[in-house]
Amino acid sequence: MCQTAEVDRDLLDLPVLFLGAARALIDGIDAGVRARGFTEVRPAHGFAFALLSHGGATTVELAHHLDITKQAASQMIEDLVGRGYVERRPHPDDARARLIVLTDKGWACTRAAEEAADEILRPWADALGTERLAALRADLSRLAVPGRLRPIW
Amino acid sequence: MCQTAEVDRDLLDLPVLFLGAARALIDGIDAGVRARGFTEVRPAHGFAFALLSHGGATTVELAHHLDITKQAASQMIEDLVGRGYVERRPHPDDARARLIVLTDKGWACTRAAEEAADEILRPWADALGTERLAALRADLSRLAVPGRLRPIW
DNA sequence: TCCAGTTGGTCAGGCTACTTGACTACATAG
DNA sequence: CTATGTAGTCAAGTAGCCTGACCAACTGGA
Repeated sequence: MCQTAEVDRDLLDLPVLFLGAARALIDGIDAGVRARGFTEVRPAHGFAFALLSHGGATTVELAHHLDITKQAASQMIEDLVGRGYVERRPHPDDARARLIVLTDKGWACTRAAEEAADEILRPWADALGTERLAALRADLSRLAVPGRLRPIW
Repeated sequence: MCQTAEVDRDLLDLPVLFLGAARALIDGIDAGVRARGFTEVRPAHGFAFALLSHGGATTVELAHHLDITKQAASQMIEDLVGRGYVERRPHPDDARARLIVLTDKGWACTRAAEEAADEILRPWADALGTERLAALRADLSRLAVPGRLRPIW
């Protein structure tokens, strides 16, 4: 069976469309989070919170999740500790490691982000119809996209 | 008529999926471009080339396209001129402005990026089916995403 | 035709989120 | 007990962006 000889020319703007969609969502959520009073957090912090909301994580786990060095992750954590969004606890299994967990403020910020995401996505659902948006999500998740998050360039 | 009360919980990972898809495409294209011998260019340059490939542009037009300041655009152009990807020409209509155009090397790099994009998208087309991928593209383009490109954060 | 305000571009300096490299403390395998 | 590996921090450097100041050229109105 012969594979597709060439990808349809129209598809070449997919990178732009994906980047635009990602930016629209992330910027919108960021704006919503700021509007809810959390003016010190960047979008990257949101992706960090998403990891930490599942029982906490270590510095290196966060670094891996965000695809940055452990030093950079350590700096981000230091910053977030200073602003009261997370705290360092001794790790139950490893005296070298520390378990980074969300504080109440961190949880509040995470909930604000979810509300904001909901707000941004509603017009998308209205524009496309819920079933098409769900289909889009299903297709995306089938593309086996790597789970690591990182700024684009 | 009552709008959707709440967005489906599953949809909340759309930001991650979009960002992942954008990253997968952009990283893949970047790797393909490097593999073809253009090791000095960043993904942002690709988006610059995409604009310049339509008859050239001025510094401020490029700045607007990339959503950066004109100073940053000027620095990028200076860098690309030094590496031989673009050149500055006097602007036909405005003595203040300069028309930035691709050199032969710039065009070669642009073609390499298109080949790389094709290469990356083919497995996607195979995984989803061409009609489904085309539908996905159509949906995305209906979302009226802003045309300005920029790093994510 | 002149002048005021606008616009295209550069120069200079600064900021910030990252990087690499070196190091300590603790863990784990032999 | 020792050798190697891993979690985290400290220190210094860097790349790509920013703001502010400036000059030259365009534009519109009196």
